[in-house]
Amino acid sequence: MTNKDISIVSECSLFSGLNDSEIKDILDLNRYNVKSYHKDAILRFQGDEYTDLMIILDGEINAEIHNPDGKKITIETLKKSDAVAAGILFASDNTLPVTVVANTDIRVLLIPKKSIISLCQKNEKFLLNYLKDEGNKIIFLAEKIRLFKFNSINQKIACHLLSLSKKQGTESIKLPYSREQLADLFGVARPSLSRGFSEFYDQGILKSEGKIIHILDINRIKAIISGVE
Amino acid sequence: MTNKDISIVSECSLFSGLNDSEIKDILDLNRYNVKSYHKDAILRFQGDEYTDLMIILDGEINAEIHNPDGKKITIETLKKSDAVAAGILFASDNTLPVTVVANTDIRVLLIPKKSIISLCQKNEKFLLNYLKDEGNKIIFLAEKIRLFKFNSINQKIACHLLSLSKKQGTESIKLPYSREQLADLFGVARPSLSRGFSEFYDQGILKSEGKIIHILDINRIKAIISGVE
DNA sequence: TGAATTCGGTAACATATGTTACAATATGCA
DNA sequence: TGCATATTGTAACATATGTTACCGAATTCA
Repeated sequence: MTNKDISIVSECSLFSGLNDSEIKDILDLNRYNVKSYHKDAILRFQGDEYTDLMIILDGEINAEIHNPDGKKITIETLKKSDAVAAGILFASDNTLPVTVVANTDIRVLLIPKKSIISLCQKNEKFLLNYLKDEGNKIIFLAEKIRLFKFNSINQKIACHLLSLSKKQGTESIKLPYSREQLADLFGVARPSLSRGFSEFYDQGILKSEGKIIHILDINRIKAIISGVE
Repeated sequence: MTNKDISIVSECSLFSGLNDSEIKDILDLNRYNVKSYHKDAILRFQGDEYTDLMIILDGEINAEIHNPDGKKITIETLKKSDAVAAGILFASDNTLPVTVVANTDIRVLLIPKKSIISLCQKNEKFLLNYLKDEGNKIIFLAEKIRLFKFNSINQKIACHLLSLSKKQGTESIKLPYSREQLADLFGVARPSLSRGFSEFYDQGILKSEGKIIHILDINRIKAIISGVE
């Protein structure tokens, strides 16, 4: 395990509060594994048993729910230093509820469940981090359900753009996802998403310029989110 | 805390593996509170800070997601011995993602977060139970998302009846929920649910007889679930 | 640079579900 | 028991979203 990898792991929320040498000691004491996969590889299928905690060292992965006839929704995108499905490791039935797909070429660290359990027992910080991480995931999923059930496509677009605008600190936003990825993330059909954007263009709320989306009327964006129109 | 209450708590998954006297000791050492509410009382609003772990001593509660215009979906129904929103206690932002409503007159035990943390630190079994519980909740919510996005109303009905039929060990099922409750649980409109049932009656798949639903053709129920028709 | 491939917009149409309103039962209460 | 209330079924209609297919633009790659 290189120092660079150690420092990637130290950025993982599960290890927050632990310094690099503590992490090095922990990893040295426990068995671990590093694996690489190419873009589009399926790392784990929904239904697979999840036996080793996976932490992303490099690249990006998607957690997706697939249905038998090929439709999918992306539950979340995880990147360098993120832990994958940490909660599942301790569930009664540790079978993955999602399919894990490589978005790019990736490298992951695998730590066996046993090591994680002993780590929990030996290191209180790690343990509290773990509990926090699971709690956060629960809230994330509950929000996801709210979004899926209560928001129209246009509200999802508005919501997404507003949060990106805040994050990027500008009303001229660079969209980090393609339309297709965004449709999967929203759990809607791509043409339906396109229709939504077009309506916003027509109404003068948004303007598209290459890869950039300009918010022309942020108040109407906010109004749409709160369901006023 | 009466012995009866202790034995209710001992049925709670978080305390599994601990015997009654251990639980008594734990509770004696820590501060706790017992509160009663009437049917339909709102115990906590979505957005409220969640500071004390709530365990149901008697009665039944719903965890619901509400939207501004009065629509709601029931995420889950919890009953005697269940812990409420255990995961949220440790999340970064311990704000409830659901509204907690009393389905019946209820009595709940409240244990402050601090006590839970120290309990986690002192009692390894409790801790692993806690991790397991959170993991299970994550899987539960992921399944919920799958159900919401990928199953038609009729598939939801078929799914629900099949699982009840297994649980009750008969193909003449007593529905534990009213149609309205069921609609909330499925996150659909009540007339839409009724329409679904009617279609099944018309097709000779189900027969309704008072409070009982008879499954007349379980193979077609299974076929509907797997999307064959 | 040019060909191949992917991506995105659009339109016509299909469909599932929501909405509203009302009538028929069932249920609970006085 | 009978009245008031809640529950359920039903029908007509509205609407959001999905589906399919096609075309043009952008991107990639040789």
